[in-house]
Amino acid sequence: MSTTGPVPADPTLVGSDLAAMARLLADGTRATFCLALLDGRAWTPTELARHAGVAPSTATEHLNTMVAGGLLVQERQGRHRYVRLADQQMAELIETMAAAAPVRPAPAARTLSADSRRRALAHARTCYDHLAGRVGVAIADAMTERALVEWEHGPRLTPGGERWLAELAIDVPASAKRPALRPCLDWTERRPHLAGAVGAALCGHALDQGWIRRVGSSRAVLVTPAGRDVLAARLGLSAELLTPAGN
Amino acid sequence: MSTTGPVPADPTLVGSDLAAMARLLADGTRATFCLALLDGRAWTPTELARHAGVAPSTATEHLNTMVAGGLLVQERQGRHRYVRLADQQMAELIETMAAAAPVRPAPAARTLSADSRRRALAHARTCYDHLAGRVGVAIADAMTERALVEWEHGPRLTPGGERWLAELAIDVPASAKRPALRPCLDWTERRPHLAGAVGAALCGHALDQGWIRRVGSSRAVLVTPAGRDVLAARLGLSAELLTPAGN
DNA sequence: CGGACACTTCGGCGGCGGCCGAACCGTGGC
DNA sequence: GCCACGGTTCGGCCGCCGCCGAAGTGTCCG
Repeated sequence: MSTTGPVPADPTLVGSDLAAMARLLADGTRATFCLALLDGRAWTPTELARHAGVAPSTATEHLNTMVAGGLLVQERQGRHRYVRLADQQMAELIETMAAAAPVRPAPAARTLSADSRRRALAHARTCYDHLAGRVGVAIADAMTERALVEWEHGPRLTPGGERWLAELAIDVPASAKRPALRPCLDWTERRPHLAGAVGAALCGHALDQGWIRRVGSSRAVLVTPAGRDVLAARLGLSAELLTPAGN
Repeated sequence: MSTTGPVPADPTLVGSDLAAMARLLADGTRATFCLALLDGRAWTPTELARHAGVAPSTATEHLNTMVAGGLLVQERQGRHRYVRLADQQMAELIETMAAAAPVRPAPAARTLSADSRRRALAHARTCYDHLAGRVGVAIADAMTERALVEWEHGPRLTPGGERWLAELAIDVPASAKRPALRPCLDWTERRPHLAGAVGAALCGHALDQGWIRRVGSSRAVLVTPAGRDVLAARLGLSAELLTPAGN
């Protein structure tokens, strides 16, 4: 069996290695980049600089550090550079860190537009490749309540859940590498929503079918009338919950 | 249902919050403390200072920071102070970070005793409250091979696994909060071992029954002759694998 | 009540690293 | 070929923070 194979190099992780990784997130500007990148899309240095309120040169330096540290990967196209999170593992790292961060009272948005953006994100957004926010958590809750998913003995889809997905024509690619179902702690709701292959398939299908739509270039999404119908019919979610003004 | 309850405070996590948490791990000395504390036991400032090679006053300052940040909790007894990781979530955070840290070639232990300590830890150790190291990974492998645990559709114990535990008189307390079975990436083997309630029960039982024994005050453990018999009979692990000199 | 001991507080030092603006480099458009 | 623009490099400034040793506090023990 595999454990009797060649003895591994036996690398001993030391504090400084761990610290070097943590340092990549231990700066306000870099952390702001990470939270923005959690939507799984690629951003340019200029976008990130503006988003975080720093000079482009500063953003460049941070991005170099983060790429060198393995947190991000980059792709160059002409005079543009695109960066995104290196992989799912790094996204999970950031999520885990965010979940562990103490809740502090919201810093009372200073401008009207910042406030509306904040509300839009809290309502519904993508988190890497799945759904988050009030809507994401409500979907997870409803699916749990209807026994479509099961958490107690390891997160998994129930037979009913598989039928449910099939009825909606949602295809979940099986992968040995990626877990089918994974709870992901929502950092606005502080409760889990659906991640893993199922969460990704659900979100992708919803975008394809026009059940949800991205708002501008942010990771906020809106539930369309068509989406409201589907979610009401299939999960019993109220129209009120699915409307951003609804709080 | 619960999501229609009172609207949460809607705290928006900002970069600086995330950074503040990450900063707790972003220092070589603090990270060294964390790795030591991963065994789940309580340490004193003096022990940690010596372990990390810094002055006691320095350790005190770090520990104050870490406690204030919610990473550690402390308990005072007379003139002693004991610190340990605040909870399972913080332990997972550290493990996730350690797993994401790039593998660097082992820094070639400088002293003989450091080398033997390193070897002992790589062989078998506790990781928070479960087993890690070559032995921990081998147990996870063997249990997977014998279909006692199942990972593909969400980690869980199979019916055969439940019988197996019952035969060994290992009782796994059911908890809604803690997952029964969780893979925990081993940072010397870079492969998963068993965590969660099952991993903890197994490790606790093994210590109770004298199948394994702590080595001195470190988190390294030794498999006793009794333990070797049990692991050979129940999982088919070779005596060679269970002996520390064996590499 | 004196001394040993665990721990803490404080002042001061030194280095690291985040920030910016200015100059520079390549690409693509006109 | 020129210009606009995204991105990068570099030098220099400043603040933060990790470190120590010395002095102080509290606890336990004889």
